[in-house]
Parts: sequence; C-alpha cells; structure tokens
Amino acid sequence: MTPAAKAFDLALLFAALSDRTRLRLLNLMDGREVCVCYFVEILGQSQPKISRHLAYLRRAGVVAARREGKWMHYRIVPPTHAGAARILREAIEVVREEKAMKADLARLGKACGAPQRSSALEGAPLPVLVEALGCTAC
Amino acid sequence: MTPAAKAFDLALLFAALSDRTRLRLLNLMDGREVCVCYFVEILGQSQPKISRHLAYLRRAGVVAARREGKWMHYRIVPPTHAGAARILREAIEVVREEKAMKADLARLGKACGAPQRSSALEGAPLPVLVEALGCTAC
DNA sequence: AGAATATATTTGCTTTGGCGTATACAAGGA
DNA sequence: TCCTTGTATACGCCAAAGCAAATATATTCT
Repeated sequence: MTPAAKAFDLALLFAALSDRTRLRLLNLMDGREVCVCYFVEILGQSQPKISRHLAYLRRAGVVAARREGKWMHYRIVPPTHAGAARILREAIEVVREEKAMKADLARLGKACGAPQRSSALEGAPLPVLVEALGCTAC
Repeated sequence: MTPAAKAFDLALLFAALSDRTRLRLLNLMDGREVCVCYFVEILGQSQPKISRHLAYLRRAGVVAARREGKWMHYRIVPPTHAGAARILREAIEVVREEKAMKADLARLGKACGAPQRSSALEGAPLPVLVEALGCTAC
C-alpha cells in the first residue's frame, strides 16, 4: 500500500474546506500562528462563531491550538497524508488570490503594526511565523 | 481584478467534493464520458442515489450531461475559474491513489472489455475518452 | 476570594444534505 | 398505442451543520 493510500477520509477534509468562514480563517493562519482575538476582530464576526469554526477545523485535524495564558493560538497542521497535505496547500494558495482574502491579510498586518493597536486588541499577543515556533507538530 | 478572482464560490466546490460517493463518480469520469448505468453497476448503489449525486455535481458546475437516446452520459467540465480547476484536478489525482478508487476503475475496465458484458449492461454505450468527443464544453 | 478577560460550549432553531422508496419522465421497440 | 428500459425527481425521514444568544470554563489581576 502506498503511503498516500492510508485510511484517511478525504471527503472529511473537503467538508472542512466547504465553508467560507473556515477558508478565511485558514487564509489568516497561512504561515503564522494567530490568536483568536485577531480572528474576531478581522472577520468582524461573533466570538462564538469563530470558536465553533476553529473547533470544527481542529476536529478535522487541520489546525492545532496552543494556550498561552488566557490566549489561544491556532496554527495549521499539515495532514500526515501526503495527498491531503497537497490539497490543503493548493486550497490555501488558490483562496489567497481572492480580493477579500487579501483584504483580510491586509487588516491583519495593520492590526499588528498599527501605531496604536485597536482597543479591542490591547495586550493581545502578536501573530508569530510558524517557523519561529518550536516544531511541536512539524 | 485578476482572472482568478472572479465571483466563484470555492466553498461550493469543496462541498461538491465532500462526499465519498461523489468522489468515486468523479474518479470514474476522469478523462472519459460515462453512462449512468456503469456508475450504478460499478458502485453497487441504487440508481436514484447515483442520479441524485450526479445532479448535485451538475448544480455545482463540475460535470455536464449529454443525452444519447435513453442513455445519459456524464463528463467532468473543468471550471472556468483557474484556481477551481487546479483544485479539482488535484483532488482527482489524489483520490485516484486510493485502493478503492483503483478498484472502481478496474471494474469499469472489466465491465467494458468483458468477453460477455454484464447482463445489466447489455447494449449500454461504452465510455468514451473525452478527447474523442466534439469539444462542446472544453 | 472576587472581578475581569479570553475563549469554549450549550441551547434552541432553521437549513441543508443524505438515504430509501415511490413515482414521473423520456425514448425506443412491439 | 402500449410496454419496456433508462434516468430523474418527489416525498418522508433523520442526522449534520449553521447561526445567535446565553452560559460555562480558564486564567489573570486586584
């Protein structure tokens, strides 16, 4: 059996990708670890809604969470299934081309580097590039 | 606006790919136009179920149908959205590696070239490579 | 300990989607 | 025209999923 033929439900991965909010979250997490408060601020959607979609992605094995004090950081964890990993990468690359997705990333950049951070984000830990993290899951 | 940034709902494409039966259908249609009766025979599932999933794929813009007498032939139609087309191709290539998908294709080959075709398929039109069709949608 | 903050989960509701069964439609043959 | 065959759709049911609002949990601060 080829390594790519393991018991992995690809349909489940596609289900995880089949929601616009989740695609936006993945786009924001591409290459960096992000704190929940940024998602809420940038997507402009309710905190429970964001949390629910993050939980969905976590159950699907697509993201992992790390707690730091009262903050939760989420990052993408590439599936061990080689084909699934290819699909996930391709999905994110394609999605990134959308105007709305670029706008999300721009807002993330602004929220971080802002001269005066948004009041809702005072004290929030900045997103960190995943390469800079200890490789807990790589 | 880049050509890849058109109003195309990628989440909808992923939803179309998020069902195992639909992935099996797409795998069988990869590169060829197939008659519904083969799907029923090879997947071993009820004809209404097959038809419903084909209708779903058609609504999602992923496949097109062609009538020939009482037979309906389905084929994949690559989305005009370049990114969507890449994702669809990648999905099919990954899915094809699964053992069960290879078995489906083997059964399709056998059902066509069989010395005595299965009784359920007597008279059914053979699948045809898409390159051999008039390019009605390419 | 008590209050405040960040996040997660539950509840109740609505929509979507999958299935089996029954039925409708379309085309060809007798 | 009737009958058969291939395919599509309608119906009824149930599970999953999306949402908003409320509540629970975890952590820090005072």
